[in-house]
Amino acid sequence: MDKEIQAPSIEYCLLGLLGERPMHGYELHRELSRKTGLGLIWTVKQAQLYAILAKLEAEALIRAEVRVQGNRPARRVFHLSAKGEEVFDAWMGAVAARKDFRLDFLAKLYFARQGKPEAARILLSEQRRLCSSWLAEMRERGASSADRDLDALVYRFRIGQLESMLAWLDECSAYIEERA
Amino acid sequence: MDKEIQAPSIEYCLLGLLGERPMHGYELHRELSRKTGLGLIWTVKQAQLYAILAKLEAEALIRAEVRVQGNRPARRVFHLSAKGEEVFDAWMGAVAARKDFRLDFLAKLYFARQGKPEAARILLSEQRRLCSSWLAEMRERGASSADRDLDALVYRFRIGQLESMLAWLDECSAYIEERA
DNA sequence: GGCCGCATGTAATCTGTTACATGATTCT
DNA sequence: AGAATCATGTAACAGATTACATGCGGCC
Repeated sequence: MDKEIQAPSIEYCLLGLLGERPMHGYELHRELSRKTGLGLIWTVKQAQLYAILAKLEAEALIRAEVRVQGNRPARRVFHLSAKGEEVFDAWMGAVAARKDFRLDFLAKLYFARQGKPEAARILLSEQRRLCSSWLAEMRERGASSADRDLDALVYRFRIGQLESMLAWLDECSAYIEERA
Repeated sequence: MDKEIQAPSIEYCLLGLLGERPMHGYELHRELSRKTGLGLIWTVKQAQLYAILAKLEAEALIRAEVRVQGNRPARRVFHLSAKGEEVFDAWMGAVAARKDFRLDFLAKLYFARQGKPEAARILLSEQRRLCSSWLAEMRERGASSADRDLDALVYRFRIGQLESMLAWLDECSAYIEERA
């Protein structure tokens, strides 16, 4: 059976990067180690990266083309396969789950911004609705906890984070409209 | 060599709970599964809990007292040892690191609130200073990234979260002063 | 001479998750 | 009759981290 990728978005980020242009492992690692762009969002340890690449290759989402070069070790340049592109597109189309939403959404925004603004717009509005519903839920739960309790304080922490998230999503909208 | 506990605060939470009163594994798990108090902050899977308890026992931070009861399986009631109390106090006195600060700080606040307000006050003011310095750093980095860039947007996300965190810390101060 | 960059990985270890085993009792 | 609660864990697997191996070329 074909064990598909689950929660973590790092796999999808790699697919997305390879969708831009084929790269070899070392290059991908360098890309994600920079303190700008995707590297600001995600980082991968070298050992983990090679493990993930092997997995993606086994799942036929990427395929390697060995490019020998004189004295240095040969490069394994990875290309996104048709199946890989499908999987990536499916991920892009789905809203980020609550759990590590931040990374997931940020990564999606990174890729959406380069594509057509329409995709980014849909992504944003759906994410916004989701955040609002989380906020409503937290408010409800917070209200039902005693006012002087620590519980209430915990909920207010989360509420604050969600509120600032929503404000930020509006900034994102402004950003994509501006450059549309 | 004596491999001490590292980053994760769940171990310390267990020590803290056992500092309140001795409990057996099942009881601890139930305590952390409730949707109030510490359970709102931390959750542990059963299997993990027993593994951690075994580790803490091996490190002599807690010790088990077997209490046989008629037909049911015997309970292993854990007590905090003097060494365990020391370790817990050291954790309480240290400021939460950037990584999973949220859980760490929330947990500390939970325990501090039951002790003398002085401890809570110190904890809060130090945490506040730390947050401020993170914020300053993010603002600086955000400013140096191009204005229309996605990088700037990423920084603004973090800045927003930190601002709301600081506002929340003030709420916490009000809370502990009110009940002091 | 020694360290850094290039480029690939493997091996050992640690942490966490899922699922199961046991076996009596009480709830539906 | 079947499920949930009590109470302990074990075993198998998945994921990530750390450290190391290889080997050449260029920089200080």
